[in-house]
Amino acid sequence: MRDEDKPEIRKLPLFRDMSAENFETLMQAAYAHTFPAQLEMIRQGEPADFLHIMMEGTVELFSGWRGRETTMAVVRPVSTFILAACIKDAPYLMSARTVEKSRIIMIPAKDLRATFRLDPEFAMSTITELANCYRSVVRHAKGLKLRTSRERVAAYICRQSRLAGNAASFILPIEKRLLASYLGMTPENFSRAIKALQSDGVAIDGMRIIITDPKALEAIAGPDSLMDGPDGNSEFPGADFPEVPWDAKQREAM
Amino acid sequence: MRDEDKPEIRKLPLFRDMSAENFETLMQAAYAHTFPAQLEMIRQGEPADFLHIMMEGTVELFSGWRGRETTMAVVRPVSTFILAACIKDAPYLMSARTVEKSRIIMIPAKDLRATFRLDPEFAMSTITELANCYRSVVRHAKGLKLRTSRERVAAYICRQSRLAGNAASFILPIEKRLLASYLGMTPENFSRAIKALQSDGVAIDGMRIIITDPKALEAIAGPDSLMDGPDGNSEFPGADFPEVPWDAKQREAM
DNA sequence: TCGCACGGGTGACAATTGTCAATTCTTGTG
DNA sequence: CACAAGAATTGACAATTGTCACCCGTGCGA
Repeated sequence: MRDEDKPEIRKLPLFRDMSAENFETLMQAAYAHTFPAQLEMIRQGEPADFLHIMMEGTVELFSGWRGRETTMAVVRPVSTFILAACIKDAPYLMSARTVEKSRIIMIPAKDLRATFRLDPEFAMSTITELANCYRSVVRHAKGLKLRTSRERVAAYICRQSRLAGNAASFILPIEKRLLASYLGMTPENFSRAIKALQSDGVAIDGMRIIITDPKALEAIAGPDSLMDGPDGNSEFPGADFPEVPWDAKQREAM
Repeated sequence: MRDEDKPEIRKLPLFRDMSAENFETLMQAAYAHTFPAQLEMIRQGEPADFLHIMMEGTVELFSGWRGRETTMAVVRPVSTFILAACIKDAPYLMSARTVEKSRIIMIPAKDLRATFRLDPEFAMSTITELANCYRSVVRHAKGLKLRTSRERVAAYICRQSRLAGNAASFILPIEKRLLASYLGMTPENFSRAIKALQSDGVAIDGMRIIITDPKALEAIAGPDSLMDGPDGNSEFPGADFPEVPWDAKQREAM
């Protein structure tokens, strides 16, 4: 792996507080790999051998069952994924494929497990990270069970707008079909849901969303900190189920 | 709290490996409380001050939004819940109410947080516990997104049967309306789903489920270790017979 | 003992969501 | 630049799921 990656990784909440020595050891054991687009790099059910760190690109976490498939999360740099499976030394519950060419750093799970046994600070960070992940999925599940598809779309738009600094307009960070799947609906239904929201303060132009009437939108979305975050003291939504983050690409697009 | 509770608690994976001394200290800080049935003991959004340990009774974890409500889990003894919220010192994401009269032991969250800072074994147990919780909710979310309501009911019946030692017959551990809500459907829909399964190897008599044709049932349920567990190396005592909790892990944390 | 509240079941109907097919739009590539 | 492949949209239709109204039966308390 590149030396210039280390400071980036070190900034992650998971690695921020551990000793410099242990961090170095972990980094020694790690190696980087660049995957082309559309490659299924992790297959659900296989043993979890590596903690993955996204450095560049985009990865989709998804699950399949009987020919059906659903997007569980989309991961953007810089963040980690599949921490829980590594800890448990258990099979992956989700598959992962690159959406675009991606550079990923992989830390052997056994080194990971050895490290939080000997570095209490790292153990603490891991606890916090897992608690964040857990709460993140609980939020997702709440959304699926308590909101209709139209409300989920509205709430997603509210969240993204907030992440963009309460912007009245932003660019969807990923393909609509992925977003639809993540939100638990078909692409067709997603398309119709957005169209239906045009009478409630949302306009859409290609990948750009424009909020024309925030009040009306919120009346539909009913944004709720217990479902939409943010979580009090976390400035990071957690590794395994991130909201698609605001990134540089979007800033340029404004 | 009663002295005879301690050995029970000590058997939990979360408390099994910590030092006797630290365990005692935690227990000193704890106190027990008995709640009557139908009492909302935790309200979502409030600060998480206590880790709860179920000693006797039944508690429902649920979430509400805009007048709608959904059951997220049902907790049976002996187990803990709302670990994640305590760790993060963040608001509860779920509410809790007693289904029946329940005796619950409460450990102040600050004592908890102090303890895994000074007991590495406890920190390790917490990590494992959180990873289990996380994977449990991910499974739940996968079920909601990948299976139809009928399939969820069928899969639930398969799981319970397995937990009961592959019994051909078992008693539903909780009211059907709670089960329906947990599985993400209305009571009416649940009732119809079970009825529809009668042509696929399931008979029902009041609260008793009888599997008349396991093959046919599995053809519908498509049981999958990545959604229905068990998790590879878990030796959790969730397999004890008649009063099987309906979801062995899931309950932890919030 | 009588109600009566409540869980549970059922039918009719409505709303939501998914499926299929056709078309347009976008994007990447030769 | 043109073309091909795949994403997005749309309409018609089907399946699933929810809602409402009503019924039955049980269990608990006045």
